[in-house]
Amino acid sequence: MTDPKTTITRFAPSPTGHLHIGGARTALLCWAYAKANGGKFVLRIEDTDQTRSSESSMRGILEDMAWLGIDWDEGPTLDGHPQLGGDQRNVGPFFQAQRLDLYNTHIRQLIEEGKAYPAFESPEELDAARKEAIASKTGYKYNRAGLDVSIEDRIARMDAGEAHVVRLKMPDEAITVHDEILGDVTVEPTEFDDFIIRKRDGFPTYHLAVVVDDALMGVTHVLRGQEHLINTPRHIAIQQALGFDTPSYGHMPLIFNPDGSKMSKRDKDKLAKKSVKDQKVESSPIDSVSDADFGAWLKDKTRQLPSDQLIELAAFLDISLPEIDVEDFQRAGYLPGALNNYLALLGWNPKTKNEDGTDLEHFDMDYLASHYTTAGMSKGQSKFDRVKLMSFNGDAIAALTDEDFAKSWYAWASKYDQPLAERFDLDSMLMLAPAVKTRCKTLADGRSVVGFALIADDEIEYDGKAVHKALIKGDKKGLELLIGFRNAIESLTDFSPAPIEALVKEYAESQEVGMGKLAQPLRVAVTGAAVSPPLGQTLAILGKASVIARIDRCAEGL
RNA sequence: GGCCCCAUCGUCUAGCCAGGUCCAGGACACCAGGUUUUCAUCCUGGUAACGCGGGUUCAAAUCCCGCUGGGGUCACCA
Repeated sequence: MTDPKTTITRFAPSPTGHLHIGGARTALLCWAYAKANGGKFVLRIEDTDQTRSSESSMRGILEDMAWLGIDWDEGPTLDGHPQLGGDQRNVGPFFQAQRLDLYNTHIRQLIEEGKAYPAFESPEELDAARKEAIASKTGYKYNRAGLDVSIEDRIARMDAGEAHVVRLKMPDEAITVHDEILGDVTVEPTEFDDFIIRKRDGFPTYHLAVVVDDALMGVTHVLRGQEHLINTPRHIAIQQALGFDTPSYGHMPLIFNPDGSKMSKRDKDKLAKKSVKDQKVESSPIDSVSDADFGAWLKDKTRQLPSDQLIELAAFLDISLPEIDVEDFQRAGYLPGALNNYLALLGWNPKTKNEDGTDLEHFDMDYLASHYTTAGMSKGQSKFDRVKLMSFNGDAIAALTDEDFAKSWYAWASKYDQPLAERFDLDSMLMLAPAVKTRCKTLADGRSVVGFALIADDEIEYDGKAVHKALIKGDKKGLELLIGFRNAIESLTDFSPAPIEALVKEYAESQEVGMGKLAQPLRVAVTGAAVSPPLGQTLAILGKASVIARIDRCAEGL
């Protein structure tokens, strides 16, 4: 008989910052696992660390997940996304800080059954013991020495209000984790110690909270990063002590930078600090600071500013930092579909062939939600290859319809590039779409493709080499064609890409020259450079008046 | 350092569990050619890997052992 129990997975971030890209992959795969098995995906906020948790981080994480399209069936609700969150089975609340009674009930039960006990060593005492262990190059373990003090005494002291922690009495048998990805992993009892399940401040530790919540929320499958593998025997010990079922576990390989370093926020902070401090700027971009003082000003800021403001300063100075958080990728112009696709493929292979026999690599959320299985997970760590991600993103952009591209581009610009959104409205972007789509890997790249239109007509800087090649070389034949075309274009009434292209072609034929002979002088005259999108879009986006003004200005200078 | 996990092109990976069809397939990147009014796209072709050493076997990328290398963990963080 098959177990009719619904598959329940969960993602349980702690709200101590933005959603990290590694966390996003965990969330994505948990989501996919639940969907592929017709189950539910639960979002829970692990805010038991009172000093580091914040409301704004929590919101940020929820918004990042919503942007990625990872929707949760149960969990906190997010304004403006009525379909997200809720508590269909009445298993909430979904904030650990609101579940203290639940944890305490279970902790009390463990103590009364003799499976856990209050302990009274001070943090200083334990630190000293830990330092000693490190000095002697052995692993630190809590010494259960005082356990002969009767449990009744301990409970009495605890109930009298003495400061204490609660520790779980670990079993003296080996514990085996049956991991869906790694296989069986057995840890010997000699590796265990009586770890803390409730802190001095009355909050449970992660270990206790996660076990109680997963059990009470009916979580059947836990997918998480491999850094948790070593915690799992502890969790199993708590489950056994409490009489809970052990869910199925799968520990996913970790993701690293190409150089093998950790992909951590800390590294971004460090790099921001260093880059800002070492930034060489000829002239100060800040009015109140003189050019000469700018270097010292930066050094000073590096010392004073917290990391998030340093990152803002780096952005202001045009220093590019590696994308680490989901929000960084959004800002950099990635599409959620491409990011999800790449993320899912990092460490997972769908083991499906395309029609031509090559491996399937491009798939969407629907595919993931119906095909994901831990069987395709690799065991080894992998490196995050931004170049390949960018290629995926370029493919995803190219695959968008013109309408969808324009919408995405406009939405992105409205959020991250105001000047661009002011220069081009949605219709302009729609017109540019066919030209821009194949020329950018990210939405942010779009700016450079149409950069020529962002400059005033009389501020175009001409590339000398391009001008010479297209307009001057060969008895100024190029210039002559350009001027002739300028006159032809004045009478064009519909100044949109197709008629413009047609006119260019027609005029070139009438002058008995190849397209290139006319196109390059024209391109250089209106953009200043030998490279631009096709002439139809290039001229149309400028508008007739601007095109003529640019041609005239260019011709005058020759 | 103890314990635990891992190891195929530069990178992500297929193949490994059920050894031969693998002088190892795909993707990104790179190189060369083609299409194209420039650029980009697109198309064709190419370079490039089983970490090392032992076994087992008629036969090993595939099974076993050791070494080396990478990673995780050793908190009153999660």
